Amino acid sequence: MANRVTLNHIAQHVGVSKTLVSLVLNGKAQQYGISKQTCDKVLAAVKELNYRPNKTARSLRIGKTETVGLIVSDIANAFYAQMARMFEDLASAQGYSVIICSTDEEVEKEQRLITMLRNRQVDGLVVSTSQREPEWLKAVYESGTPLVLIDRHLGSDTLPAVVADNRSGGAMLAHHLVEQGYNRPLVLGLSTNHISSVAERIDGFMDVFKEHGLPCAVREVGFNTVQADVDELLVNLKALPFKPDCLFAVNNNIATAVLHSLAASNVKIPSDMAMVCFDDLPYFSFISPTITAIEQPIAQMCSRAFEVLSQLMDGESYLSHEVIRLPVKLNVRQSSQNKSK
Amino acid sequence: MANRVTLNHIAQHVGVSKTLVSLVLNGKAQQYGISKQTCDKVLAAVKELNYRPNKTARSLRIGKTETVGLIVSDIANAFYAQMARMFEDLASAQGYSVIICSTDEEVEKEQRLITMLRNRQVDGLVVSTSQREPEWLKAVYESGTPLVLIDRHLGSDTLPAVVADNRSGGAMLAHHLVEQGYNRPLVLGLSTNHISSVAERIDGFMDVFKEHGLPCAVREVGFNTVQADVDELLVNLKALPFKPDCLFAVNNNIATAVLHSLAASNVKIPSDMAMVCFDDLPYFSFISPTITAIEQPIAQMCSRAFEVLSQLMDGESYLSHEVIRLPVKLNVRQSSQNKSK
DNA sequence: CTGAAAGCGCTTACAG
DNA sequence: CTGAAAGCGCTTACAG
Repeated sequence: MANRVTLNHIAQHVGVSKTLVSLVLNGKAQQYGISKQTCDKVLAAVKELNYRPNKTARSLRIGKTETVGLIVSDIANAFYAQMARMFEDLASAQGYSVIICSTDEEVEKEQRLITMLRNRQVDGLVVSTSQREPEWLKAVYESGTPLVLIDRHLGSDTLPAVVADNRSGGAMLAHHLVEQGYNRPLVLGLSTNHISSVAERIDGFMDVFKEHGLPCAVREVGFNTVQADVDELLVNLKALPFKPDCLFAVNNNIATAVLHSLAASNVKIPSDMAMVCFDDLPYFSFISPTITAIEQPIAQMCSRAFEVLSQLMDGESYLSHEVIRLPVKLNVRQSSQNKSK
Repeated sequence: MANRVTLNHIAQHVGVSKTLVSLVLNGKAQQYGISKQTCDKVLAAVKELNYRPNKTARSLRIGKTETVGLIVSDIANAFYAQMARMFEDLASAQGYSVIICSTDEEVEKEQRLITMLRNRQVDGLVVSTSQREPEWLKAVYESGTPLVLIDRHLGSDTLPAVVADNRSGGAMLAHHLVEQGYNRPLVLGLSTNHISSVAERIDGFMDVFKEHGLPCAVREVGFNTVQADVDELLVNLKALPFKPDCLFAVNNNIATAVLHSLAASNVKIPSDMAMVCFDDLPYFSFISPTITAIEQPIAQMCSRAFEVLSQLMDGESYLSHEVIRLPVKLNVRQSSQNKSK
């Protein structure tokens, strides 16, 4: 209904075969030595009849849809929204469209979405997985679907993966806090703490405090109940036996919830409680106090991931299954100022 | 390569025709009175051979791709990221995937993307258009492609459109400022000020000040140079003949840039300069000062838009071409506190 | 209850 | 230089 004009119509209109029309439209006129004149007639008809090629038919024939899938936990999250934008630009520059899907950290949903995208014959998949084990995705990969993990990996020697150096980021924050004189951190992690990114941030962070012989507490907040869980944790802070002097929010959602919660209960940052987090947001740099944060190399993560995906889609086998880790950046700001001051 | 098992394989494996297999797989077994036994054998083979239907082939045959396109200026913008997420949920509940495209407010890019999506045979299109004139999109609509505008309209009696009541929002902010004793507002709009949403926000805002006989200045910032333009405007604020006592940022990007800029130049809100904006962001409610903002009904906009799109996709003609305007909410906060205080 | 056949709109050997 | 034919993997009248 939306597209009534087909190759056949334009072939008949010009009085040639659809082979010819197809050749011309795909820029193979030169190669097949089709006369300039014929080309022009075809092109004129295309314009006149307002012909638009049916990509579904083309896809079926050539076995490629020029579509890639991007799977994240939530496209509304600032980190993934940025990632989506950068990924879109990279993909569209190569003629690919991208279908974005949100999993809400649900493994079943993720698997359902991946299966759906494969049925749609996407040429490749970039996924920020919520799965713990590599098996399911490995089966997908080994059955021939180009696949690269982003943001989160499932161990070396399993699947191609491009992530931020989360462990180092966690460690950088911890070193900084120790330097500033803080010694009783509370880590606010996610209930989905098996996720490599979160786990590594926390590990890197805690290891540093351990090295210094300092205690370190960890609490978890639920993916769908971030604000409520953070509120509850922070309200009861003073009642805790362990009295933290600084907070580490493991991602931007938790950081925002923490700021919200501390503001509501009138806790002063950093004098009452210091705070640092993973993921940098624009507003961190100008609110009072400004917030110390780790900035992730989103652009590089996207380009490396797309690079690997392209290789895979070109049929090249990807041998090195070492996880690609990209360096992060520590932005020191007021929220973690020297404790004595 | 990714999908070697076809209907034919499983038909042969079971020893039936592919018609039968197709019927079973599409839940038409009952309808065609196919025996339970046959069904089971088919289903068993599907499982055993790990068959996944090729949706591209299906789409070509049935003339529907079960895909919709969502076109916005920038998916990384918090407003559109939220919209995308809500839209994804609505669409996927009905079996649709969504392809998201960013236009950067470029009309040519928008048109290119829409043509591309139509060639991909998307079943429908939701677009936050950057175009000034309805003609081009109207041609798309009238050629039979289900299309609904969102966030921005192109006039009544042109195309189905679902927008926020931007004019009222602008007026609400202005009334509030006037009540609080402010009388020399500076509006920070976009260079793409023909966009209905921005234009209406500004009109609604200015009309109120006009009614009160108060002056009102407007400056424009470029879509791709928001921070730089805002910085320049605000740095020279004191040099201006017109000395504003309050700022109206017409969207969330500009608001964030304004806050950044004011913080950098140590301007106190609201004592030195009050500020209000369109679009509410989570951090507005807890930074100091909290920021007065208009909250858009994103969820309702998405559901109304998807509702209309569904009607269109079902082939029902959509008669009323009145723009659907949804009410916005004013969240009064500290950034626009009574001037005398 | 089940199957043979046509056809969706393309692309691509193959033949001349 | 150009065309007839096959086929991508489905769905759907049509026939029995």
